[in-house]
Amino acid sequence: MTVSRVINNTGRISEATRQRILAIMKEMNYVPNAMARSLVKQESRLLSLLIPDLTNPFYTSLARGAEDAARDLGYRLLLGNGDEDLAKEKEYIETVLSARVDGVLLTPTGDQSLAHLKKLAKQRIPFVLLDREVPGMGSDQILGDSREGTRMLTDHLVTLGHRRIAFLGGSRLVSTARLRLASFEETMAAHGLALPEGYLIEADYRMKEIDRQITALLAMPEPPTALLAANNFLALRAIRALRSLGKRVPDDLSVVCFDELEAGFVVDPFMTVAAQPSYDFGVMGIRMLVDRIQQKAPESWRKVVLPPVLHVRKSSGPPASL
Amino acid sequence: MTVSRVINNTGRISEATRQRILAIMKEMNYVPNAMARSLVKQESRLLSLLIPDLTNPFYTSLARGAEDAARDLGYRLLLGNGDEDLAKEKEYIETVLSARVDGVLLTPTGDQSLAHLKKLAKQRIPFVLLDREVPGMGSDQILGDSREGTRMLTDHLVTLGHRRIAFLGGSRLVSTARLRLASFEETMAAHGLALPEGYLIEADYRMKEIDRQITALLAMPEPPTALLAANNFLALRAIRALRSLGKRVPDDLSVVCFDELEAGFVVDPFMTVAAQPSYDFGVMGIRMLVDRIQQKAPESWRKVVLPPVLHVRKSSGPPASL
DNA sequence: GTGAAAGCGCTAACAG
DNA sequence: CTGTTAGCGCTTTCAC
Repeated sequence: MTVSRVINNTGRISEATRQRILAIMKEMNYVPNAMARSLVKQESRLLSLLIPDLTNPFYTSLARGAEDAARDLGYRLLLGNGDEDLAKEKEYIETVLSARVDGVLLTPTGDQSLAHLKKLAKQRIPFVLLDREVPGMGSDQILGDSREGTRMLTDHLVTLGHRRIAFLGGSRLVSTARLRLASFEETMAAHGLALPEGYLIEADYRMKEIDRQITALLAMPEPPTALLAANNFLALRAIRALRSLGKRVPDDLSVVCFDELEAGFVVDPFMTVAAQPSYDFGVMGIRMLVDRIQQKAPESWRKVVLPPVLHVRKSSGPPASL
Repeated sequence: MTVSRVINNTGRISEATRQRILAIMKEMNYVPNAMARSLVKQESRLLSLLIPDLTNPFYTSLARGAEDAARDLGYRLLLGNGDEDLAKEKEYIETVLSARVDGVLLTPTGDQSLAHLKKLAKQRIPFVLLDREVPGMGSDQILGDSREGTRMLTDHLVTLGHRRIAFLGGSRLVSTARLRLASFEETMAAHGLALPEGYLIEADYRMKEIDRQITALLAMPEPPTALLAANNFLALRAIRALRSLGKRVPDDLSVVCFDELEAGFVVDPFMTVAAQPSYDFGVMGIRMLVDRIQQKAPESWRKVVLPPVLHVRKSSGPPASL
């Protein structure tokens, strides 16, 4: 049909027929069928963003960045929520695969996401990894600086006078959790500070054990005066546990963490954090992805590292003994 | 192809060929093309959820409910963020129209969304309205109880001893904002309490004016001792404004609001609220939508009203004069 | 400038 | 039980 030509503004059409077609389209409420078009063009102009937790402000802010960037570049964005659940992630990957999206932006659940990513790679769907790396999988990525952020937080506590600092980490199956733990150990060593047995906690998947772990920590002969949590929700759970044990933050124990918490929708932000530029994660991720799709990217994988910023707030103070 | 039959598990196939096909599929990493299938089946098994603010916990919680319900019913869910922006909403509606989703779940930006909804109706795409009504548009809907919630909050303040209560409302182009204002006026009247000129504030679209409006409120000869905000972010902005004016909450002024705030990711929830069952909004919305799609619903529109729950916390207390 | 023919990957309906 | 034909709504490609 000539109709197609007017819709796509392509080829030569006389203004007369052009107007006539436009009029008829309006009259019959014509809406082009994107699926039929994608089928023949072999491109959908559809991108997919998979985040691991829709309720975590870090990821919603990231999603807004991705959305804005996608719109700017003329792509639509499908949002998906993996829920930190490998099975849901798998399901979602299968969905986007059969939906024939042009590219995928995702924060993988963890190292075990490797299998899912391989599927994407095998179907030649371009993807960009956000925030977390997956060993064994080359790809474009946007990462935070876990080493630097952890160092900032640790230094902050040391500067306040803390010497006994414990670490509450996430699963070792997640790259950021590993890096933050390693950096914490390094930084403590650089300050000549000891890391007693029991100061290094690895939270289990659903954080079920945290209350017990915190209780054990405080029952030590030399309990810590500060706690560094590897992410925002971990810190939150820790503080709840501390409160239920009658401990006050920061009076009895300082708590600091990675990732912003509360700043957007709270009267009075409480937590001292190493904040990451979450919105930019989304924007840059989409740009990198679209570059790759449109083959404007170099052959080799690209990697961008976004630095964190320390926000000192009320959850950290000098140790009680000072 | 016989292939189609094994994929869809339909018709009679010998186990031998069945296995052979499965093997070949695996070998060549076959992934069915959902678009091609939708094209012929005239259904996509795709639902779309449009929320007005991705960063508002009310809507993210709602989205999780919708997601879970959609998965249960065998549908995929595309998330969209309208950003309280009529233009983005329009864009999104066009997108889902051309993507040929089977149904749409949405919280309209406001009364002006009517035009967008009419487009959906004209294309015979079933949709369910969440949280906000749109005058002139019949449809299935899941609503909160704005009257009851406002009454609860007002009664709470009156019981604490407040007599001078101001109201910070949202745009009158949004049904919930209108209802909450009306219910506030009614309830105050029922208590025999006066509503001086200036006690009723309508926040503008982007809340730019709030600081000035709050300043004016406090400069009145008889300033209020309590403030009822029509939603969570409005309350937040108000409290920020109050703080910058050196006022303390609840010591100098009590503040309460509609919608949950902070409870999920904060150490110590502060705000007294009339919380709505946001997750259930999503679940019930999807169920209602799927019923409609599968024509299990009655011809007439259905409407479900979900009651709010009062959570008394720290942002409200007796008036200073007591 | 405009129309006709072919085909994207799939499934419905019918043959064999 | 399995293969064939046709067509979903669109965009090529190539005639006119």
